[in-house]
Amino acid sequence: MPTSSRFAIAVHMLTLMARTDEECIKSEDIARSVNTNAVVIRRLMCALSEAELLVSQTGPCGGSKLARAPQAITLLDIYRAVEGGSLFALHRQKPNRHCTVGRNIESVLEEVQAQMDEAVEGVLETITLEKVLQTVDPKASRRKRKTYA
Amino acid sequence: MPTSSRFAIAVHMLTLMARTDEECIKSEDIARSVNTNAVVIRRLMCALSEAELLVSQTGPCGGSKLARAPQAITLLDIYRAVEGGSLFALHRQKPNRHCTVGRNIESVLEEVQAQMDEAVEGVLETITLEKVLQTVDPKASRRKRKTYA
DNA sequence: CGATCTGTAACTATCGTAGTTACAGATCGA
DNA sequence: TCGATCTGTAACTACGATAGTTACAGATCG
Repeated sequence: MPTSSRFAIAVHMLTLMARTDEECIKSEDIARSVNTNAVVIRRLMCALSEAELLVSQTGPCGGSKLARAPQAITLLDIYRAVEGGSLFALHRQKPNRHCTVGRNIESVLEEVQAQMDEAVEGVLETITLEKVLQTVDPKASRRKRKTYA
Repeated sequence: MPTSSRFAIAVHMLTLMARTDEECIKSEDIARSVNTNAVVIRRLMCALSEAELLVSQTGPCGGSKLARAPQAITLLDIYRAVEGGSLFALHRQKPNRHCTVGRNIESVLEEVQAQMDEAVEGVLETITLEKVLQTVDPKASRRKRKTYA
């Protein structure tokens, strides 16, 4: 599993958009809240856009907004969009094929990986962006409920 | 979460020891099966020794063996011994405190981390080293059962 | 047409992993 | 007691991933 803060930043970004739906937010503004460079934000915007979690627009009054309601976006959607691989790495060099353990250990570890991934995904798919916003900014969450109702 | 193969190698190491219990295995021999340098193995041996999963001995006829039966060692024990941190990283720079989202997002993400960790640990604690050996080398597993019986 | 955005390339700094050499210290057998 | 054989560990290197930065092309709107 990579040591990246992409997932954390992506959740942060989308939470900002969930708070001010319809209205586009500029990468500069997001960068200020996240406390990083705007290009880092735009790179993640690309990934999140490809996953159809947000839509972007160039030009003046451009920026990004959610592609769908925050109730319909789970943390699993976000995780998959920005964080590729598995939770731990297998051997770098292939183990020794002349050893029984070396020959068979990798497939066992792949099975373990699969079970771990499944467990994590089970957690992430139960948490929606709406729930995150509710915890982070309850007032904005209530305001928004009218919009989508 | 760091992109390390320590967990994979540690499971490999201990599986080798589970196969030939009582008898000590040298770091050189383990390194040959894992296909890496002996020092890498010894570094992990230290961590696994501190976690009381194996015991080492210096000198001729030295090496390492399991500290207890493979039925009594779970993958969670191994994971905790060699893989420190969490499954994803939070923000590097602290988010902007002047923004409501920036101020509150981290505690939400920490809660998510905790839930993910718990889910993964739930999986790992159900898999014993004995079960791994059984899959990797069923013959040795049957042979050993006599020893511990 | 010009201002304002995104999208993206290119470069850099930093860090974690692990591969390597080298050696101190423990231990055993002759 | 000496020498061979292990572990334990320090020190250094190589490599890859992350993300911070500058720069600019291209889209879009007034």
